[in-house]
Amino acid sequence: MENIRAAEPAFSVTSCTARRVLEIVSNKWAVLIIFVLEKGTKRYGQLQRSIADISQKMLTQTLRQLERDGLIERSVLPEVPPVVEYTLTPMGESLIPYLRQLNHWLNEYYPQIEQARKDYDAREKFKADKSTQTV
Amino acid sequence: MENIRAAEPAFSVTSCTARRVLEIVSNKWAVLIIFVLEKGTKRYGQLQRSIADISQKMLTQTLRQLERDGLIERSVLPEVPPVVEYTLTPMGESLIPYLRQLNHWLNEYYPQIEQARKDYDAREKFKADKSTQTV
DNA sequence: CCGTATCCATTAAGATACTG
DNA sequence: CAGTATCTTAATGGATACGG
Repeated sequence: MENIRAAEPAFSVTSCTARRVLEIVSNKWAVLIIFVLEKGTKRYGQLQRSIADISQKMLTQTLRQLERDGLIERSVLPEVPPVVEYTLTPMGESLIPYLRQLNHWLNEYYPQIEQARKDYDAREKFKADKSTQTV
Repeated sequence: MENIRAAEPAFSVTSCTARRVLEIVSNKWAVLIIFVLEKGTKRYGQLQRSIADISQKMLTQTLRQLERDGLIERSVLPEVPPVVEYTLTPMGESLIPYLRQLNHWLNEYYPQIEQARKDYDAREKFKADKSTQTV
């Protein structure tokens, strides 16, 4: 009853750690926040202005999540009005090179990807035109 | 009127290429499919079985997307019943090392992340308990 | 200043049934 | 076999109002 997962096909990636890649990285806002915090400790308001189109809700939600995962540290300074600062933990910092490298890849290949998209769309349009042509 | 984006604060990451990281990598299924195709050309059904809990809809949708981006190639063999094969393009293959490295990072730090989560939840629970305690 | 809570619109995803 | 079409449900995100 407990090891149902063992019944999966040998070829499966279900239990594979690949899935873990996504838990953190697949969050759009999380990556952006990490990139901003790379430049140093930031306050809540600074983060909000840095990531222009993030809503308060998503900012708070993502910050909590990153804090929970131990990637950032949240410190409340005993002042009035309150000052809250966010900093990357060593673990958070250690992730940055990998994100940077991914980013490099994307910058390098982005033109090629855009071209591939154009080509694909042109082919699809051509097919669509041909199929309605005979009607 | 056109360069509204120029009015953004200098610190903003809005127009930053960081955002591109996410277009491809933030797709859970896309990454899994790429990892499966790394092992070689696969047919539609093989992919479906490999990624046990993917729905037909998501599989097809993600395959189309990856094909459109030029990361995989789709070839239909002229047979009955139809045989459709998917292969990584050179561009798709070139992405793998970066995904692998991210994966290594995650495997290395996953225990630490889980511990951080436990600690965080324990702290939160403690706070919650204290706040209801006085009632 | 730094949030939380609530409501609402949009989108993503899953289940199911059917086709060339 | 390899999909498409449709329907329903779940998740995401934004706007607004209020609280410590």
